[in-house]
Amino acid sequence: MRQSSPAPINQTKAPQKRFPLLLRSAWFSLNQSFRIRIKPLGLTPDQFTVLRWLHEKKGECIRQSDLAQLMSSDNNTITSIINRMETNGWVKRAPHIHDQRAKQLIIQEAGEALYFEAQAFARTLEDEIMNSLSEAERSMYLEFMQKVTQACLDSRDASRTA
Amino acid sequence: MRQSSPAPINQTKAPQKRFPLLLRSAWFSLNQSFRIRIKPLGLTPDQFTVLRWLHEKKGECIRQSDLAQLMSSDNNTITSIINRMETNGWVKRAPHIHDQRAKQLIIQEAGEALYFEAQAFARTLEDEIMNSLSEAERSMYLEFMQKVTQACLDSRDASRTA
DNA sequence: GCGAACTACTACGAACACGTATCATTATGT
DNA sequence: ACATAATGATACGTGTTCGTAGTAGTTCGC
Repeated sequence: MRQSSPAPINQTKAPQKRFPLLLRSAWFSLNQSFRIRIKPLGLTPDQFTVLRWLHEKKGECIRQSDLAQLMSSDNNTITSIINRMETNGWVKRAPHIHDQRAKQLIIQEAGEALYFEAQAFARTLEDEIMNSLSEAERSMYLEFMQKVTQACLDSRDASRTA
Repeated sequence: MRQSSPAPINQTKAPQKRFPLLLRSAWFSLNQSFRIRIKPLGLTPDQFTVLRWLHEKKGECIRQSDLAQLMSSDNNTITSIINRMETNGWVKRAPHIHDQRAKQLIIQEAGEALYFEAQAFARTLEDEIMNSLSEAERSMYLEFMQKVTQACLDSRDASRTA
């Protein structure tokens, strides 16, 4: 990265290298890429994420609020997504075993079949992206990313309770 | 599809360390944190991003489609956001100099004042997050993040034209 | 028990993301 | 010059995000 004109302030950090902008661009473009690829399946990226977690946690009596936690989302959003997915017959709401307020979410046959189809696209995409880094870089990057993500989560929780 | 008891596949990568999940969590929680903090200003994170770019590119005759490009967004979304911001008197639409189809966006006094207020929150937040890494780690992280982001953008563009 | 605080979910509304269609204008090929 | 394609913006509809408020069920202190 070469030096250029004297420009006092905006030069200290190149705009494109600032973390929030990079994070925004990375997330939006990754999400868009995935949406386009799985569109033929009639599935959205968020719905895929729901299926992913319900598949991974199958048999664990997952509440809607658990799913919200896992997806860094909130209960309102989950309610809305699950409404559509239940209509499509991909997931089912059932009473929670111990808590009468809660509803456990159960992935249905159709949902799981769809999940496996979409998972192939997800893996291909993830590999594509990760191949932009060498093996050593990737390992460091994921480690750093994990720390940064935790810092973001901590910041959010601090802002909520403040 | 095999029986899931010995868990042969999901063990190779801890779920939380996979890139798409980390990216999702990081983006959502950072965005939520920022939204909560600037809420007293009556501004949303996306509106802040609009103000940021219009401030940085002031005097450059920015079209709505240019802004969509800068924000990894699209023309529809920009139209909607600018409608609200124009109503608030933060930005103004004016005819483009060379292209009669296009409208250039101009940041207004009120918008710029608001931008400076929000920018303080943005900087504090960014520093908070980046402090989770050492100086050396941060430098590497941003470099890797830039590569990864570019790979995401490339993947999206490839998916669009495919 | 009883009631206050808390939790899980839902309803409703505003803001945002994005696909498709439409209109006006510009660029291109011949 | 003319027809065609491409582009900038918008309208409209669906899906997602999230705040606020409200209901039903739970937990805890008394």
